[in-house]
Amino acid sequence: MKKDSEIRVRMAPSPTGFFHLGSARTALYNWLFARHNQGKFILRVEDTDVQRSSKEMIQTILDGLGWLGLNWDEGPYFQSERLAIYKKYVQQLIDKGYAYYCYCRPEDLAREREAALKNKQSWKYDRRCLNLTPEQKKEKERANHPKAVRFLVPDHPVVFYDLIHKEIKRDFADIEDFIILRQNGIPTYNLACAVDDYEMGITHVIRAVEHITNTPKQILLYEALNFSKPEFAHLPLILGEDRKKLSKRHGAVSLMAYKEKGFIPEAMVNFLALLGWSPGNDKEIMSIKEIIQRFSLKRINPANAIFDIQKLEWMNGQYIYRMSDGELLESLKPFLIKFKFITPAELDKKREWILRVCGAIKKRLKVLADIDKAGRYFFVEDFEYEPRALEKHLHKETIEIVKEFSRIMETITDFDGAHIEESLRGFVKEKNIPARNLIHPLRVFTTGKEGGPGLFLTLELIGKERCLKRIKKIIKNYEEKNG
RNA sequence: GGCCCCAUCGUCUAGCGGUUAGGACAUCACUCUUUCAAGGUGGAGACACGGGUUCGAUUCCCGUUGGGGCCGCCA
Repeated sequence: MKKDSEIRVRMAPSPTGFFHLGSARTALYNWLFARHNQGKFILRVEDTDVQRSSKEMIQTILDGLGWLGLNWDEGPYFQSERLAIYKKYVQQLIDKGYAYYCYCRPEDLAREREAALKNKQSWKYDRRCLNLTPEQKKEKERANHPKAVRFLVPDHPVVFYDLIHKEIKRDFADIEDFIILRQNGIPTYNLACAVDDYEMGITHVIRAVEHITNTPKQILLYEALNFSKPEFAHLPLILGEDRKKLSKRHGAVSLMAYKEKGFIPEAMVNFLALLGWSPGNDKEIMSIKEIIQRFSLKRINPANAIFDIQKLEWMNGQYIYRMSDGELLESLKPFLIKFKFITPAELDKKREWILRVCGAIKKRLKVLADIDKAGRYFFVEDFEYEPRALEKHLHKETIEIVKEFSRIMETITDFDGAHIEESLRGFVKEKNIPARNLIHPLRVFTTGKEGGPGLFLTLELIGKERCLKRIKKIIKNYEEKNG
């Protein structure tokens, strides 16, 4: 089933919060490592916190991985379904004297801990339950007192080699006898994680540095349980602009929020891959195949990285720009429908036309949702006229010129870019005015904007009737207001 | 308060003892263009500090400072 040399990694998210950029990158690096080494990528949901875990969060994890294309080879396993396995190992630890029952009340300990921290004192469990006399223990048992299980931390330092951070030491005095089994019979993170990583044959534990203080605890469990140890690699964190760990207050909560804004999954993957890792050359836009080929843990930068959305947007724009018109249309469809630019039924009928619109605005989109502002006027009539643009180009003189030219427009039978340009150039030559004096007002009258794709193509795509209607309407409005 | 991790332009990074410290985003010029964008060209912009080691440190070691993380019967 499992080859001895096979690389096996896992993504082990907890469904207590959104699947965000940080989790996504951890997943990506695990996935890249597995794919690079022809290994296995396993999905394991760490839902041992019953109160806070939810179906919704599990769904965001699945959605996020799916959106990024990070397919898994095994799982999803759910820790909540593996309780018997953990209990077996906990019992083993108790039997061998590596763990003991703790009858303390969580509230009492929490109070003590808070008080200590408030006084800037460090606090560690004092093993009071380990030191209970046999009589005291019997009494607790007789009273059916709730009990948790604590791991008895041995008095020798823990040293391990991290693939990114090199050697890491931790003194036993700095590790308290941590709980491995709660009063409710459900194991805690460290126990479940260590047991599962062993049981699932994980060869490389790749996770965020916030777990680096857990690793010595898990190593102690490995040793007590006589498990062979995996390799460890602790990834740097992704920080918000405030240099703090990414969290809800940084706006983009779920990874799926980026999908909704119109980021392309390929761009997201490319960007995330480069946030903390570099291929060693100057290439930034890379296909997933290329990233897999070049990926290595050795080239991960140990320093935390600040998330820069501007670079993500740039990269996304690059991906959009490099798409074919057909690909762009596919990606854009949900947005066109969401913004009510078009009905699903029209999508097919107007396909050729939409493809041309896609080609026209491709260079102008950073995220797909930009179509709302940048391309609205192609699709619907309720677009906005930019005040600045009107101020600049909506005047008596320009109106006269546009009026005159629109009469010529009406006579153009083949209303395409080339013909529009031809008649416009002829018109301005005859009038002896610079082309821009007509081009700019014309654009503003028909699109409400100062910028956009080439005017002649724009007019063609909007179509003769709609162009003339818009021109009439804006002029009428102006004249009503200004006598 | 304790422990741990980290340190090159504003941001992401290359560098693995000798480089005019390279690239990308952002920024600023110029250019192309009917406009905006995209593109092209160029500019400004960094080795946190102090000690060592060395003929020579951005690079190796130590310390300081700064930043981050953890200290839950959360993960």
